[in-house]
Amino acid sequence: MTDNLVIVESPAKAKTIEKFLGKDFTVKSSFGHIRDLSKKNFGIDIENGYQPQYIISEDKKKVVEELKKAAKKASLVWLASDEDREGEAIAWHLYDALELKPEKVRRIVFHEITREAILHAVANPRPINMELVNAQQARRVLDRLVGFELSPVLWKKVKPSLSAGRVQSVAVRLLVEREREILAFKTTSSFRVAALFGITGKGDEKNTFRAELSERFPERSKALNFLKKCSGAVYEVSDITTRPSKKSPSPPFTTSTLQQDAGRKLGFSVAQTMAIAQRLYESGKITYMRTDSLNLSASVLKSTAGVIKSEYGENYLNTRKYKTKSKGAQEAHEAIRPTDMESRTEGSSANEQRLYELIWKRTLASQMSDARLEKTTVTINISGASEKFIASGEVMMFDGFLRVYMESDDEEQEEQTGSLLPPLKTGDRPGAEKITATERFTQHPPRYTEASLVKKLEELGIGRPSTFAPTISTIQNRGYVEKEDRPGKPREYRVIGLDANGGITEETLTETAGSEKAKLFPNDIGIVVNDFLMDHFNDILDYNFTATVEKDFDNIASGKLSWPVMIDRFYNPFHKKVEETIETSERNKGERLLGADPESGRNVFVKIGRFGPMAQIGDSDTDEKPKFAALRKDQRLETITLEEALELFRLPRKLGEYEDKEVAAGIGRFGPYVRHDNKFVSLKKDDDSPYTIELDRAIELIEEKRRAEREKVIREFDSPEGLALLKGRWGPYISYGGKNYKIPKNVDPVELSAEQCLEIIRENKSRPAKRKTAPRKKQPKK
DNA sequence: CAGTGAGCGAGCTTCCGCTTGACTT
Repeated sequence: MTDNLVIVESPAKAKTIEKFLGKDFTVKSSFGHIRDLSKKNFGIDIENGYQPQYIISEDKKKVVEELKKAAKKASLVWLASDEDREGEAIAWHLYDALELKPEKVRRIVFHEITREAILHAVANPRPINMELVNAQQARRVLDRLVGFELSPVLWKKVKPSLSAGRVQSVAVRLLVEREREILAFKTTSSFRVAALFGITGKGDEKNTFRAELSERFPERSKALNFLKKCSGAVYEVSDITTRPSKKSPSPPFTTSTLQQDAGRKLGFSVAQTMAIAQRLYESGKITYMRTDSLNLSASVLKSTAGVIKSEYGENYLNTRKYKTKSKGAQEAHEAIRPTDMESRTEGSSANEQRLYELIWKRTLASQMSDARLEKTTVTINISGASEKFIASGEVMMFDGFLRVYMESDDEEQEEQTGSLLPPLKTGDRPGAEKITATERFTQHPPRYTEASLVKKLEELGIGRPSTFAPTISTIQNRGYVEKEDRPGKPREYRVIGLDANGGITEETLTETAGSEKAKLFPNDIGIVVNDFLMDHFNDILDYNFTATVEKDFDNIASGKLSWPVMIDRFYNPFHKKVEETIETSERNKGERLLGADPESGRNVFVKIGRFGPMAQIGDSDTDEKPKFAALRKDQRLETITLEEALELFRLPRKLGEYEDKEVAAGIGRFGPYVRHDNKFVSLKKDDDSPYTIELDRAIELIEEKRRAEREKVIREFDSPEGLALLKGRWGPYISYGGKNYKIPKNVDPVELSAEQCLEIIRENKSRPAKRKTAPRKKQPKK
């Protein structure tokens, strides 16, 4: 009898595979990597050929112990981690850390979780590929060296606790450069002319259609001139062309395209998409969600074809194989697809169901026929003018995959394409019922969304499916960038109209322009860090840096290059540059002199202070103490004006006294407030402004808050002092000694005695705080 | 939790890529 232990990376995968392999096989999971570089001394012995110092990660000790035990009992251990660089390294780390005997080990790989694939893998074991493992070690060591040498430079030269790395720093660079492009963008306007034509058909019915002028007019006067020429003109159809066109479906989902489409169609953030996909994966509804592969297994191609044939008919079927084109793809899995195409809906929550449906449709559509269209273009001449009107129509001849799925665009399109045209022939003379020239504006390049940034990174070959979402979170958590909505501003535009009787009208209308939803904006600290890194480490921030080192990793993987040699070539000049920068470069606080304060004549400037971007009046080294004020969230060091900076110093404003204590109004981290007796009351957004609020109104708000505080109290105990039952946002809780404690669900808070409260507090405290990584504090402790 | 903006400088922060977990203040 043989006891076989199979080790895969994911527990959900383990469960599925166990079913295929039968009784002789136990399948366990390593939960990803089990070892990593120690954090002490870089975890790398730089003097000794960059020898890595691996340790078993704290949260993996239990896993490794269990695997060790299981391996001892087994006669054969099958290492079945993914067949890519990281997977090969996991296999080797397992081999090493579990102290397995070579004759007891088999390395197997499969690219899809199907019975055939797994049985085939078991029949074809191979040795661990040490060259591939070495490529991973080089990748790991390089990232550690870059991250752990660069970040401390930032601590010294910009601000403590900042971070830099091969991936995150490029992500920030993309955002900073795009923001500067947008700032530098000069909007211009031009007049777009559209006409509504009418023509009488055979049966005397009146048909109308729209056409657009082939050119735009940069100035109002030219547009007006044109309309005047049109007054009383005759229009004649001079040409009609019809040509066929087709649309093809998108390939099945990878991690990045799923994040993009779920963002556009369902409004999910990339983190949300991944969390929901994870649940679908764990319940066995979809295949693995961190993948860059477009491949679909033979069995799913067959079942998909079956669904298409029975639901839509044979002519909707077009079985296709897709090839990955993204740089650095490693194809360890399939594309993201339903495990069972026969199942139309799955998921235990509304969001899971919506995401599942999206995946199902995309998978199905990828195997369907092209949509066939017929595009008609009609050219209309104008008597007395050389410009031409163009009307275009689109007729769907065969809907094909569009029956189930259409990928959305990032840019919201302004004009609706292809409508239906009435029957027309050359020589027809339609009448113009109305012609309008509308002022339109050029648009700055779009800001990135989370998903479009992921798309860009993937195009550059930077980052992996497993890190896209975490990277997006990291750059936000570090304060480099922020996801925000911006309301947009009213903008006037002009419309000139010509009616059927030749009358010309002109009006000015208002639209909202520049509104943004869930876009990524770089913050000042992100901009300053980026500028600093670009100044001193532009080679690391180069968009091709990753692609270049990936070539080296490939050469290591194919045995043409030794990994310590590669690292050495990189590290020597890099480390020199780091030391040089520490020694010679100026501190970079993004300081900018705005001008002189008209009241005192002292310098007014902005810079990044200990608590973020701020404005300052007066230099620090003069006798008179400088004055400080924090920048508002929507202000940037780069763009703030002297006037705007001076405005900041009008707060906090003293309003007067109440109960012998001062009342003042200001704007803090959480918005506008009134302060009294060291207590803060938030101002209501639309009703009050800290710049204008009066004492009477402030007292009203203070009293209102006091009333609310009183109503919060369910019961106050006399002893011990400070023990109280309070009502909060999440229901009743116990407050004691400045801390809050949760009340167990099955307890009625009104009945609690002081004794019972203290008992609950003791229980709460005895529970260990299990959080592995403390949440980052925005403010340093006082 | 919001107001600050400095030090004789303790001790800390940080990377990317695999995985899932246990919290509801």
